[in-house]
Amino acid sequence: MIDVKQQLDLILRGVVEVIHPMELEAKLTRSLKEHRPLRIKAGFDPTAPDLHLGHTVLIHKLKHFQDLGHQVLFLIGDFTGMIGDPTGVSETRKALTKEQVQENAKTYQRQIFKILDPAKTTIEFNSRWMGPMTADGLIQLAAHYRVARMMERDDFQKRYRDQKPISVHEFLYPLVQGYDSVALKADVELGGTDQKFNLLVGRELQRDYGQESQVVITMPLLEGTDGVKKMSKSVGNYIALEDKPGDMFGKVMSISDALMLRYYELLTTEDLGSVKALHPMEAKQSLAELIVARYHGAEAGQEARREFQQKFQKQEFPDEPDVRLVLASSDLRDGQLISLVDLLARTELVPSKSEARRLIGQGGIEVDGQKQNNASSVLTLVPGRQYRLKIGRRKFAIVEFNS
RNA sequence: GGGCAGGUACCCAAGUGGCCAAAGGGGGCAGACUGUAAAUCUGCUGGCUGAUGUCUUCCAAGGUUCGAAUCCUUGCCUGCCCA
Repeated sequence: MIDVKQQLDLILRGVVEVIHPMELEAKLTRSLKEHRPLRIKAGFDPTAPDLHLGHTVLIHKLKHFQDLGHQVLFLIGDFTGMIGDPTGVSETRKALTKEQVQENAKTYQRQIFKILDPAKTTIEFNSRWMGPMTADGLIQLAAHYRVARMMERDDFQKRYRDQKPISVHEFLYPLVQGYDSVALKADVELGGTDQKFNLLVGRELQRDYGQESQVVITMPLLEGTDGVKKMSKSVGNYIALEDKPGDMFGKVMSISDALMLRYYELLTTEDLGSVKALHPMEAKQSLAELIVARYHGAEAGQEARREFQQKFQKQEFPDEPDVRLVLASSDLRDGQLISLVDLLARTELVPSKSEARRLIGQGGIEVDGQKQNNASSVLTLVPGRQYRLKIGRRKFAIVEFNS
């Protein structure tokens, strides 16, 4: 293990806030002296097994701790999952079955171990201690916190002010999350800046339960592809770790330049100065390749870049379209006719035939490079020939007719 | 328990008997412009239909009416005030 100063160097990189730095230093010093790794906790939802780049900001920080020899506690909040989203306007969440949670946990493992070291990671479920807790225990836990304090939490305050519903059980979320720290004897808990309140509850509860309080470290929230809102699955502005290389690359390419710098800052170790010296598009492609390579391998990164250039810079039809459709004469009228609308519907790249008509009317459809403007046109397909459809800006299909 | 105000399309929100598939904004999609950027401008944004058209939608179920998102009844949900 390396000395405290060097450890702090890495630990503090990119963080927003440490509460409190002195305590962190003390814990590190002691851990070094006693050869006892610190217990680093971070909690994750049992639903949404799609980890995205937003999560990786946190996961990389966990990795830093791991690299310094500490123990990571990857907590899956299967119990808290029944309560609902900790932030934002929440809706009551339906409880998942044990099997579903196990399934999601497996997905997590598959995804996080692209970054974390399995040997230094413990996966925990808070149902382990919350499940057996009796009503007595829960009442005692709830007695540790006051309503006025609870209402200090940003979103509670806001929802209360806006006359939006707040269910009583939502108050349990911060309490249980805090109690998790007690159960795990966490030395440090990591979270996004929006988690600050919940993380601090952990400190107080640990103190009440006679433990040393955890150090709280908050990480910046990564904006989603829209550049405004926090990246999240529900908003749909995310880039998932398991997105296909091509999609991943494309999503990165369509972010704004300002956001690109932010991604460089939070997701890579590249020097920002030299990034800015590049042509923005060049820089963006490098970023996209870097990210694809991280989760799909170097080869996939290069391939995604090549394909992107082919599709969008050279305006060529891609080698691998999104859909390949083979029609037989039984699919066609009189064995050879099909309306353009029907053809588009068959590719399933348009949500409905109405949408297909709209797209045609708006000039969003090309067949073999020819823009189609007539929504009622009927094509005569020649056997054995391939037809190349471009649907909107980024969807491609090849249709073949075998008589 | 009592009183009041609400529940409208992906989200916010107008509409209070026919002109409503439902204003406006956001989001999304497409076109132009580009670096598949961003910003901007334009168009589109329930399904089916070649099309006149037609079917399903305004919390839910009933009812009134030639006709209901709009009126009535009951139920469910949310917020506020009083107890």
